[in-house]
Amino acid sequence: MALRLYDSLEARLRKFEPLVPGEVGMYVCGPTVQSSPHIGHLRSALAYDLWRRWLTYRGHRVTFIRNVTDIDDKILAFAAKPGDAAGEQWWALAYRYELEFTTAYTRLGVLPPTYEPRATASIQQMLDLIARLIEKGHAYAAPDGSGDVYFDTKSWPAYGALTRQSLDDMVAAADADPRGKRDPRDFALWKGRKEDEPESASWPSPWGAGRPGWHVECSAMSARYLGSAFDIHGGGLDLRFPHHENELAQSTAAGDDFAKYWVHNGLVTVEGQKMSKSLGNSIYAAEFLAESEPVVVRYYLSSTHYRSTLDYHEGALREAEAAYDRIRTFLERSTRELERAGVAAERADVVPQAFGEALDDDLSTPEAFAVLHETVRAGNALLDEGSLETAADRRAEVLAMVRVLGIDPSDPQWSGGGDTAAEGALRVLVERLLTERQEARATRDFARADLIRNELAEAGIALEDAPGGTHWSIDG
RNA sequence: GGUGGAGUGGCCGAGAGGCGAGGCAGCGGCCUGCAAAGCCGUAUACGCGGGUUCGAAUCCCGUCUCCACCUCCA
Repeated sequence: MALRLYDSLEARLRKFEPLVPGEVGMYVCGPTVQSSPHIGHLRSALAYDLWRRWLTYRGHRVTFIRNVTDIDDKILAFAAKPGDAAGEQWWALAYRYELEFTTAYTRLGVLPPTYEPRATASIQQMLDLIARLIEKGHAYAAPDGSGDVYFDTKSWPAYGALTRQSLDDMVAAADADPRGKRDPRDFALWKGRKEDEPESASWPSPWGAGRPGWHVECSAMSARYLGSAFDIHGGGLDLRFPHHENELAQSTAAGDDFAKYWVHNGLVTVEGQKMSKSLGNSIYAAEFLAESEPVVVRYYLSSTHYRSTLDYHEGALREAEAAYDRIRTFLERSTRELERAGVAAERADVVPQAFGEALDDDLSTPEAFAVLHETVRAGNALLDEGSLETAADRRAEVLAMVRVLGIDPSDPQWSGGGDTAAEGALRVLVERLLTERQEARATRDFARADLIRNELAEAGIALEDAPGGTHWSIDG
């Protein structure tokens, strides 16, 4: 079955066919580094990480670009003003938050992009794009001497194509400052420097010193790294308008083919309420990742389809942990039992067909997880009945799936870099107690056996008696 | 006003004309000295009202409710 994805521009599922067979260029709108990352950022980054991993698994060579917007109104607003020597410089502030994003992404197991361009490093490409637009009559410098340059939306009949809106139906923002615009819906490509903005936040241009508008950044950077035509453009649903609409208008008006497919991920709500910077109800990445193991967070964020709204509610992570533990427990158990029986556990690294079909169908992770859990159940049943060879097949499938999804419990990514000396000492002590308990059980002294089990439980060590011996685990 | 989306069992969450996805929680059973883990079984679920059809959660008409976007947003 062919891989299909939902294209927001055409508003339908489309068969995925890369411009160049075997090669995929993917551009994702990264964060504006003006505040700390929250769950929404994690969810978005994870959605494209999964797309990228799946496209790669299906044999494509993916060039994955995710930008960092490191200059914008709010970054300047939150940073030191000229003359404020003690304040934090805008570039320091932007970089500080960029590091927070990188940390959060890394902890979640989001693979680093092929390249992560910062907006401020592509100013020349933006100026070139703006010049082309002026030349073609789709942009103009404001006549008010502000140094602003605007995109002329009325000059581009296709404006509104991405969100299927007609210019006339758009409600002009009540607080919109018309400045030097011909039409309130025109948007800034270049913003002339204002008195209270630091000089370090402006670049020379034919229209005066200033800085780029937000939308032009992505048009310039995607073309710079992926070419004027590339395969997939992704970003949060909230970016569809105006950001992506404007990107599309700019790039196509300048003569670029731009993205072949547009992909948008759903947003995260908290207890049914929209989460946003302005409402201040955000759950930040750092606290969220501290609430549970990062791999469980990843499982949780992956388990809803990427285009659906993900409503976070109290207890959701606990449920995710219980579900994920089924998978983790099966992998540990099967590894242990196959090893003990001397059955070779290694098998080809191939996912079940149904799993592949699920992900081929617009990255249907919910269905993929269903296949994963069904395979776990089948594997457990086979272990129960002693069919170890077929159980080993199921185990290999589970491993393959879990690897594609980036939630392999045995991946060093998730192990907290434990203290091996302490672990060794603990093992000696626990095993001594287990031997003692085994002796008690052999003489049917169950009171003593249970006492040992309870004491270990109090220390956070759980026991499982299996035919081949007793297995212990920490916090199990 | 315009554009798009959603209402599914106690909870989460898929599916999109006919075999009740999957997970969490619950209940019953098997296994176990007892547990744990695991397995098996267990639900007359599709906002409401009509209609089409042999058959509708799925299609059509109407209706209610909720959400998002319409120049800060992942």
